[in-house]
Amino acid sequence: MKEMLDTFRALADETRLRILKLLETGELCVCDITAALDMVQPKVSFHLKVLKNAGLLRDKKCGKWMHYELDISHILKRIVILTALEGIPDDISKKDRERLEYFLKNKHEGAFKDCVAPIENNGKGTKVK
Amino acid sequence: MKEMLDTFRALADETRLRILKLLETGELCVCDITAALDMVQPKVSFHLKVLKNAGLLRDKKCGKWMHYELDISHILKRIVILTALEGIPDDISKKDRERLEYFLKNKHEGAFKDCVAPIENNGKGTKVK
DNA sequence: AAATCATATAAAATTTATTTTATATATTAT
DNA sequence: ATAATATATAAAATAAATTTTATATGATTT
Repeated sequence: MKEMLDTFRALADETRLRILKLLETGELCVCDITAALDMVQPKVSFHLKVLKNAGLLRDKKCGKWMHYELDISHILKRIVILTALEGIPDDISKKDRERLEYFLKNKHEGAFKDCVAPIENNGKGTKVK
Repeated sequence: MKEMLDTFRALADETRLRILKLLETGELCVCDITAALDMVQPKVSFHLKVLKNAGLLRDKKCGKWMHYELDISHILKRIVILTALEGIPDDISKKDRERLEYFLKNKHEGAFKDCVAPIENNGKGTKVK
C-alpha cells in the first residue's frame, strides 16, 4: 500500500501534474522546468524530489545540469500518469510550454553535450554514488 | 485540473483506500465501515465526505442509516479506483473485512428495509434537498 | 583560481489536511 | 414522550505538506 500511496500523493498536487505534463515530450533540466512554470528553483527541486521518490521520474546528470524524465517502467504507474495528463486542460499547460520554448531559445548552447549514465534511484531520494 | 486533483487527493490516504476496498463488494452504512476500520465515527464521516466530494462515492439515506457506495460512472474514475484497489495488500483489507463480517452478524435486523432514492451529489458535500 | 551557473538542501514560516472531542439533528425503538 | 441509535458537523488540537529564504556544493567558464 505504501508505494500506491506515494504515487497518489505525488499526483495530488497541481505543480507536480504540470511538471509531468512538461516531461511528456522528453527530458528537461531543472532550469527549464523552473522557467516554464515561472517558479523559484528550490520549489521546483522539492517537487521533482517528490515525483522521483514516488518512482514517477528518473534523473541523470548532464554536466552541471540535472535532467529529469518520466519513468514509465511500470504499467500501473503509466496508467495513472496518462490518466493524470489527460485531465490537465490546455490553457495551463499551453502557457507552461510557451515559457519553456521561449527559455530554450535563449538558453546558452553546449547543454546536452556530455551526459553521464542515469543515476540509480534507491527510492529514498538519496543518490547512489 | 481541479477535478483531477480532487480525485488524486482523495486517493492519497490510506483510510480512504481502505474504505474504497470495503465498498468494492457493495454499499455499506457508516457504522459498518466504522466497525470494519475500527475507528471513531466522525473520522470515518470525514473521509467519506472527502471521497464523496471527489465524486468517487454516492450516498443514500436508508431509515436512520446513511449508505455509501462506489460511483464508477466515469471511466476515468473507474480506472483510477481499480488501480488503487489493485495496490491494497490482502493483510490489511482482510482484517477490515473480518471486522465487517463480525459486525454484520451481530447487527440488529431491519436494516436495509426502507431505503429512499439516492441523494443527489452537487459536488460540494452538501445534499440537494 | 576566481567568478558564475545549476542544483540541492536545511531551517523557518506558512498553509493545508487530519484527528479528536463535543454536540446537534434526525430516526427509530420503548 | 422519552430514550437510544446513526450520522453529521463544528471547534480545537495535531500533524503533514508546501513555500520561502538562505546557503552550500559541484561544474563550468573566464
